[in-house]
Amino acid sequence: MQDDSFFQRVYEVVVQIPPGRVTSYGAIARYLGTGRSARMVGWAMNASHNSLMSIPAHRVVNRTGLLTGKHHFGGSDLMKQLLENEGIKIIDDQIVDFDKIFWDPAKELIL
DNA sequence: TTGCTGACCGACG
DNA sequence: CCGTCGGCCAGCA
Repeated sequence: MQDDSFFQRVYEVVVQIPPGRVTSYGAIARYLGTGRSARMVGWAMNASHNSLMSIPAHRVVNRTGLLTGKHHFGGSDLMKQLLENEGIKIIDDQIVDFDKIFWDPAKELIL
């Protein structure tokens, strides 16, 4: 398995996101060490379907808490519905109390 | 091999 | 306040 790929690295972090919580691409990127390359995290999400594991990409949003990637969930409000299903309130694709439900891998997750 | 793209972030004017 | 630009790096044609 040598899935040491950058993607797999991201997946391992994303799958560890607790339900009802969300994180940002930058937070994951920084945790991985890529730092400023937050784009790579988003790119990894795009390829998440390529992974054998189920990636809750709906729990990953940009730093503003805006569902930027909802368009990739089928073009529907699926992403919004999934988050609401976990108790997260969303208004106009914007997560409510984003700071409170924000989950930082660099702080919460410790390896 | 080179070049373009991309679900971002932070700085600058 | 808001619009714009650069950076960063991995995958793909």
